[in-house]
Amino acid sequence: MTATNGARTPAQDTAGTDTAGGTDTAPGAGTRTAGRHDTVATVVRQWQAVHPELDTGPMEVIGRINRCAALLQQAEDAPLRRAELSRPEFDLLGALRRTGHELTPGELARETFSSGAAVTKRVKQLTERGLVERRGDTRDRRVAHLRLTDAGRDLVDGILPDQLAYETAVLSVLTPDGQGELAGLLAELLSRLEGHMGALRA
Amino acid sequence: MTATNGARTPAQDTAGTDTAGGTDTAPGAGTRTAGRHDTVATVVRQWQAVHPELDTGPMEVIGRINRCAALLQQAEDAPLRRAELSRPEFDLLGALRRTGHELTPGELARETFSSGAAVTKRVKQLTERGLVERRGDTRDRRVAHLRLTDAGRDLVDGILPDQLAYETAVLSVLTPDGQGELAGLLAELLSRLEGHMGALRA
DNA sequence: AACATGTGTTTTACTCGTAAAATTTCCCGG
DNA sequence: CCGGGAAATTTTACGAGTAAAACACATGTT
Repeated sequence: MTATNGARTPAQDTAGTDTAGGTDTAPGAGTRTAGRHDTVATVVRQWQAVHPELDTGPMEVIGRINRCAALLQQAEDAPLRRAELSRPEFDLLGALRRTGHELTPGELARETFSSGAAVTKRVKQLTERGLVERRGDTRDRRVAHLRLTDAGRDLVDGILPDQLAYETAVLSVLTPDGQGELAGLLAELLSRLEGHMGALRA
Repeated sequence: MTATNGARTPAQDTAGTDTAGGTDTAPGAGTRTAGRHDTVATVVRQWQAVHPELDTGPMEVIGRINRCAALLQQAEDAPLRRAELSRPEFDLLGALRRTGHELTPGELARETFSSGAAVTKRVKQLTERGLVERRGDTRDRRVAHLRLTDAGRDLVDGILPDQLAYETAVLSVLTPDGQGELAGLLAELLSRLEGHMGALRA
């Protein structure tokens, strides 16, 4: 995190030339690798200069995750924009496609990690665009069942390969081994976070 | 768009989390680690069932980065909320604190990876709260120089240790070695992304 | 000096997400 | 059968970010 700097949205960076000098050996833990500098390393160095007593180790991980996410999202959005879809919209359609069956708004919210209200709005728009259809439950009239229309399915199926190709291209800056290691470490972090997350409330 | 790494069949590269076959984990002989599954593994499995011909490798990395970022942000926000600060606000204050000198709105926008308009709004609010001060440039009357007030500096310095402690706790689900490896891989990815990013425009 | 052009910042109009309240419907005990 | 909850979803009010236009000022040119 960090408030350090962060990683927010639009990064049309010019990546100024940033002079960075030193090695980015991490505190706390063995760092491996690569001589290159990223913006997070610079930020961490700045913080260390101001507060040398603090362990900035977590920033090296969390700051980078956030920054990567921001940069990647921007990249990922490119293929979607061609279809006039936002990422959250595509996530919604994707959830319907990949599960293969109808979903209720509530399930859709859980599946896409968004609020129910957000789902309501998105479904409304996607329905108007003819990509999603709704059907009321016969037993319980509170719930609705949502499914893709043929057009919706075709749209998802058309976009997905582009999306994956784009992601593949972006990730090709890492070796396949590197990608595998990274995926593995993130899986471990994620699975534990998803498990223990409720426990932390500071 | 070269699929340089395209030949990655989802076999064993993520250390056991992505077994496409059974619904249950088959951790057993993993080289490292935890057989747990994360939500991303489930999603990838669903996609593979629907589109077996696609290489879902990139999802394992990018999906997890995004999901981790989302979870971590939620966690990270906890210490900030106590100070009634949003993450982007803290990023702005942090940028002023860590650079040590005044910044113009434009520099601040670049530093925090946000739009100029967003910076304008945040500065306005933070100024009203007495955390930031502005001063006009004497030479060029278009530009403003922004700096932290004493209260602003104290606030940042008060929050930062909590923030780092919180992050440390969250990351403690990984071993120090794991954290180091992860930081290294992300640094490599990030540095290359930040370098080559401009080149990709699909 | 006057103008065209460019740069730094703010404003405007609009979209999207959220939290909290409202709505509709179900279910259960009495 | 009736009322009190609880559950699923939608509505409302609002905050925050964005893109594009508007401003304000500076600078180079002729």
